[in-house]
Amino acid sequence: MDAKLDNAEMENGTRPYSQTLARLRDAGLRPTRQRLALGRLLFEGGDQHVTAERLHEQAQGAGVSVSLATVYNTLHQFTDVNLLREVVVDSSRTYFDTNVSDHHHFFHEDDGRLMDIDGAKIEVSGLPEAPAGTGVSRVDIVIRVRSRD
Amino acid sequence: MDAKLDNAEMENGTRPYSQTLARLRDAGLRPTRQRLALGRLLFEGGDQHVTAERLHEQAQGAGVSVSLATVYNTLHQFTDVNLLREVVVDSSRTYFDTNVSDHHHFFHEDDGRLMDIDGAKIEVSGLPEAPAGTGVSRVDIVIRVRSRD
DNA sequence: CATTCTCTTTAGAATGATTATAATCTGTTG
DNA sequence: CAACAGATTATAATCATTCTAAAGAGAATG
Repeated sequence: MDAKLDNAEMENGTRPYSQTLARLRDAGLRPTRQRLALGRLLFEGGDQHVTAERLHEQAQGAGVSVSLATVYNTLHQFTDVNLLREVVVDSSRTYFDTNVSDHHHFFHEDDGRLMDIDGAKIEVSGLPEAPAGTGVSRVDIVIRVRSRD
Repeated sequence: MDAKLDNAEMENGTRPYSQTLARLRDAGLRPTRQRLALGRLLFEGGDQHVTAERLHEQAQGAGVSVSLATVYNTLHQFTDVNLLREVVVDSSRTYFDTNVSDHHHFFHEDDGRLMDIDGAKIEVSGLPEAPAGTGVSRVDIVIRVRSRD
């Protein structure tokens, strides 16, 4: 056994729960079976953009039994503690983004797919001041594209 | 009577229907009583951001009887012919903007109000190319603000 | 490790915006 | 002014999301 192995991997034979577990702990969220399962699906699969419905399906597909209500609750709680970010691009669905760093999006209007655009590479100039008495909570740039056939 | 008066104002005693009438004609939309009334409310009151519900109320308030279904239909038809623009900032409501020129928005997260930002004054650099096979249909910038108490 | 307390989960009902349906009405054209 | 295509409307239907209140499960304690 290599000493470099994660603690989590040494404790039992399962995959690294620890990363997600630690995130939940740090965020002050009680690591329940459901939150761990959803967290693993979300955070251990690279950056992704999910809807509640899709995450629910993913969970079912992975053999995890979680109610849709819990999926909604969890997505919102994760968003509240900054583990997820809500992306508003379509008035009929809410997307949640596992990438919470500064970035923007391409939105494919034909199929609803989202792609990240690194925020560090973008520069916006000429923005007016926020209205008196208000502070900017976020600047969102959405580039809507459609396939040209 | 001044020769500079609008044709519309000379034809009868009513307010300038003509402007809205012309817009409908140009767009190829049959100028029905309902579309004229909604068009007047929308286009003759300066730039505004409305929801279907609000426009419906405005119509009632103005003594115009229009069903909510027609308000929805009309808003979408107007959007299709570029008399309106849909603004996606809130996943629970759809806003329609009477300003269809190049511009962006402040979105007040506390009360849902929108304010236009002239697009000519803004410069965005560093945007990556649109994904292969796609063309950009629009770039939307939303600055989310909240009042700081 | 049993108790207890609080936080979670959940099935199912409720909500609310939006869309579909199908009958009725109204511009427009000949 | 007849007749048809397009428009309006009341109403039902959808669909994502939220609410409810009841049952379940972590965590701290003795």
